[in-house]
Amino acid sequence: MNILDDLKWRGAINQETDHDGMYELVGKKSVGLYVGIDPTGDSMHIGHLIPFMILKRFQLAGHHPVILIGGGTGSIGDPSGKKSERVLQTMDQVRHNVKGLTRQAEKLFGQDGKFEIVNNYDWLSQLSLLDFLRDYGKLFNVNTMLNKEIVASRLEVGISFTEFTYQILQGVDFLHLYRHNDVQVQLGGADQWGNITSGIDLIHKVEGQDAKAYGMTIPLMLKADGTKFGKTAGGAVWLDPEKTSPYEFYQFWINQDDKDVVRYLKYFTFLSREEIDDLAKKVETQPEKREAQRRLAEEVTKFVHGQDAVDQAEHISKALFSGDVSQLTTAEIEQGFKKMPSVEVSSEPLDIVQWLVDVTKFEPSRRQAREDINNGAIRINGEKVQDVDFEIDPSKKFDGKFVIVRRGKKHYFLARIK
RNA sequence: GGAGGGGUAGCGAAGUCUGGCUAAACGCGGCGGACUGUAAAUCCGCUCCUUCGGGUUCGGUGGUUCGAAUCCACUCCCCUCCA
Repeated sequence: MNILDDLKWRGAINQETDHDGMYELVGKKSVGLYVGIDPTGDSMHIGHLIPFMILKRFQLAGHHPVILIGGGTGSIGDPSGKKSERVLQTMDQVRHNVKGLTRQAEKLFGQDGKFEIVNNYDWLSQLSLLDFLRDYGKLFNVNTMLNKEIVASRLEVGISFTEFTYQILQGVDFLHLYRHNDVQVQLGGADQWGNITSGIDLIHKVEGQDAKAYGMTIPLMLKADGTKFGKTAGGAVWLDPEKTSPYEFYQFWINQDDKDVVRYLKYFTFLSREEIDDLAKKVETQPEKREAQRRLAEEVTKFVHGQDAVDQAEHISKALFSGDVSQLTTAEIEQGFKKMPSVEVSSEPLDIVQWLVDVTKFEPSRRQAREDINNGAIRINGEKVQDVDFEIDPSKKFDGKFVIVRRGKKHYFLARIK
């Protein structure tokens, strides 16, 4: 099967510059493809995963991916999807971010064959202003540039010359990779269409109309309720385990809505069509089992963090949602409670109300603390406590290192013992 | 500068004329519980503090009164209109 057929089935294709041309090309030989990301942060989040999943599929199909990290363009700022001019980052910041992103990209693409990571700073920084204007500026028509949606939408509020020029730089990137890295296809998010076509136009002008260069964009990912994908109450879901622990990452996926989960399975996993159809059927017939969500969480967590992380996330999930936290290891507690409120307290045994209100501040007032205890809402280290005079002795569990408080079904608090 | 309207609990909003029955209706949000699929919807309870005696609240200060969110004076802030 041609990979484009598979991608179509997975709902991964938005626009293509030349469907038939690309179909033929990827069907008959191994092709170089690239996706660019700008180093606006030192870690990718799951939004970045969207084009990378596609790139990865090409890699698995025997093509070779090139990941372009925009150390050069990132110092300029892509106007796409932005309502106003960006604040420039310092070069130090850009370098720091490039390093972080490179490490992550290596992890995702490292195991399955040929791939490259390039930084456009390497060639863009060598370009003198006069070379730039003579070699490339001449080939870009300002009228065409103004008509690109990303620029047109900014004309009212204003756009600097710097950001206006961005599309030329991205075009130069594509040409550079076409010439030096054997790249013929650029992939990107739906907002990258204008930048991608800039590159193809440039290649055609420089290399001739017959030059085989193609572009493809990926649909904007939205949730079934129309809101943005990938945002949680705690902000973005990062690939960096320090920013979003593998447990939280796993939880993000397992919590997806029935209405979205099949779409995500197609998109974010490498499961076969048969397996996905089967899971889709289960969403219909046995939604309460949430097998699809479980599988999604497992697959994506495995892809990003590895099988060990999946096992740990599952173990932590089981403990936290059953309420039986007693067999968690210290490391698992650290991970599972990363985003939960925590405080450092002394090891002194104390009555529960005082401890919850005065020492840990987990409860705002004695009144509230008593109410919750009487309602049976409070668990200490997994055990329900309904006695208002209960004494908390931190030395009893977890080697005296932690006291885990749970209020209601899913509010956990962690007290670290000094 | 002139004329009006307003500031009440996390938010919105009643209560003010006709002072006490008002720790202050109601809605939202938040929290707990039931149900459930770590879902949605629904239902129930709680939602100023408390040593459970009581204490402190209605922009601020002072006053009238046995008693003030409610009446009076001054003051600060916000909004609308006119100049």
